[in-house]
Amino acid sequence: MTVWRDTRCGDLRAEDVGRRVTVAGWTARRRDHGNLVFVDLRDEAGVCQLVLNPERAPEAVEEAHGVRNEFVLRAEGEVVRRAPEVVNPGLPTGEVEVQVDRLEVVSRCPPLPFQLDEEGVDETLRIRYRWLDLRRERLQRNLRLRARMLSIIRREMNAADFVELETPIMAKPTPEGARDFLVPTRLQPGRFFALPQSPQIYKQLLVMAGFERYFQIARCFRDEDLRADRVQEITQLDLEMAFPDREYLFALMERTFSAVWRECIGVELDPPYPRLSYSEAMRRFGTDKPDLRYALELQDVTGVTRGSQFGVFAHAPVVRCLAVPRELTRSELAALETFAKERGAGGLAYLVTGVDGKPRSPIAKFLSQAELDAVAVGPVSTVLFAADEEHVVTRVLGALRVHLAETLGLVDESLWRPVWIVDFPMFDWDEDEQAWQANHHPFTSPTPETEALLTTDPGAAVAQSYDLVINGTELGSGSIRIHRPELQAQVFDLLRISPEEQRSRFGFLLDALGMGAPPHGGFAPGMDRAVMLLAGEPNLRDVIAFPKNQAGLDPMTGAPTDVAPEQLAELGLALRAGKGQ
RNA sequence: GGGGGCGUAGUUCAGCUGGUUAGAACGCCGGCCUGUCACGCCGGAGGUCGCGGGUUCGAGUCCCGUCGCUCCCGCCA
Repeated sequence: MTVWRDTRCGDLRAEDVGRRVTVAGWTARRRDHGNLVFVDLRDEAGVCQLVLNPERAPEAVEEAHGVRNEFVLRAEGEVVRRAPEVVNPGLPTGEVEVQVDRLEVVSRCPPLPFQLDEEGVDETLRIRYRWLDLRRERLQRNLRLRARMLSIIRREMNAADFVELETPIMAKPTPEGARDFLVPTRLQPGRFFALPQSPQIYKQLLVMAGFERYFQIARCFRDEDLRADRVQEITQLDLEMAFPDREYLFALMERTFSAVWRECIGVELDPPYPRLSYSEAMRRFGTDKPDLRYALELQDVTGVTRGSQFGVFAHAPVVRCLAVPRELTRSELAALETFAKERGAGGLAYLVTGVDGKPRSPIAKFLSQAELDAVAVGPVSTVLFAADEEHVVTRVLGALRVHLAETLGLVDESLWRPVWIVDFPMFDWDEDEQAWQANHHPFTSPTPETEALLTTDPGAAVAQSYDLVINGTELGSGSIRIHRPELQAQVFDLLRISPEEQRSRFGFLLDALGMGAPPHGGFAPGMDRAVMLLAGEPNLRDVIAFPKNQAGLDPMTGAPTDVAPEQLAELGLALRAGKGQ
């Protein structure tokens, strides 16, 4: 292979017996018996056992006594078959071992700051020594899975005649939406680029430019707070095409993700994926990213409770409930009420039915037989009620549904349930701003049937946008875009972007739309989340090579750091008076 | 911006209602060991109990403050 080795440790098999080999790798473990020494040597292919015998190679044994974990070694010797009683069936290379004649310590390593075979090590420490952490089998597997996924995606995109093009990392700030990362520049002191939150407008322009099918594995940046499943710097498959329709895009994505799931983890996702309208998803599951691996569904009882003796039910605009097949305890119910209140509920009414079949509830005496019948779900159950404005009821019960499924063990972890969410509203009403906001983004086209509603009833206009959801995780979203400048301007108007602002911020887009823009649309699935799902990792940072921590800092490099005043001055910037003020 | 949890040896943790010299496992160092594979056995070193203040005869333990990490809510067109 190279001057360093002719064989990889992890590739050794019974058919190599008798070969003379030179291997090189890291010391995964050393077992020193005083005379005999065993070394588990690890390389990218796996682990094999080196045997150092003083009768065969006294000098190599001397050298081996000084070897410690993570030393890099190079060993020359003979592949021999292990005696039947010392075969290690837990190792792919376990039938053989290398009888070493010559051992060379290539690199040394001090005692490690943490042990590589130990789980639960403090994450700051792991990230600070990321080059060690990444030697763990699990992280190696995750990142190799990531690489395989990206290569499958590139293959599928190329097969569908999509052209891979790059768009600027230094782009134009977009004041609405997520916060931008800003980049000052010496050539234009006091002015800023922004890192792109997505290549959205660039990709539309590329399609207008005649690259009818574009894609990119794109980095996107948002200066927002982090979570276990949210980081500031993400990778997405960004794609856009001319003359699209929804069915073509769905089929393309289904083909791509089915290939990814099949080739990465051997799972068939069976296209076509089912579809749910946004309103149905919200009504039945209380979320626009429903996890369909379990059956729990919300039930609307507003009609039944309209004339209820229970005042909260009678007066609430919407009453819905969620029935779980378990008799929850008093303390469980108290915890659920706290959970509901944290999400805006006034309280959490409930109805518990035990094995005796009799419903028990603090509010039972207020409920009529008709009301009880309406929510009857058979013996041994707990029905949880939320009564409030529709969006509160939806949010609370949607969150409860996920929470209960997890805590009650209702989730079948072996299932994969992709679903398209379609027919999103064009706009959401922002109470604080007293204005319409784009549900997806301002470049999304309304359906032809509802376009006229933009002038009469914007809230009822339906967008040609769609999300791909798998097991309750939003994997990506896309839409058919607006390709007529007057419609784009109309949407900007609705979003209260003045004509002057439209010119200054999006003038180039409106110009391009006016110069022969084809109908176009696209999609953008998140790659980090896809790997997270494939690898079964709850934490995004474990599928990213060099992640930052929850505070947005990199414990390894210390970034972001202070910079010298001269460097700032060159950019037309000044140091803040008091650090941290 | 808000809430929860955590912070004790290099690492992961234990430390009951405050009470002698703060423990365990792994790791590390030394010794013994020719078939181990989480090798074994014997011995040893290693601690600002995150930091600051307070209560107390006495604080890892109680109180106040602060810093850090993490999970969640808000936020993420």
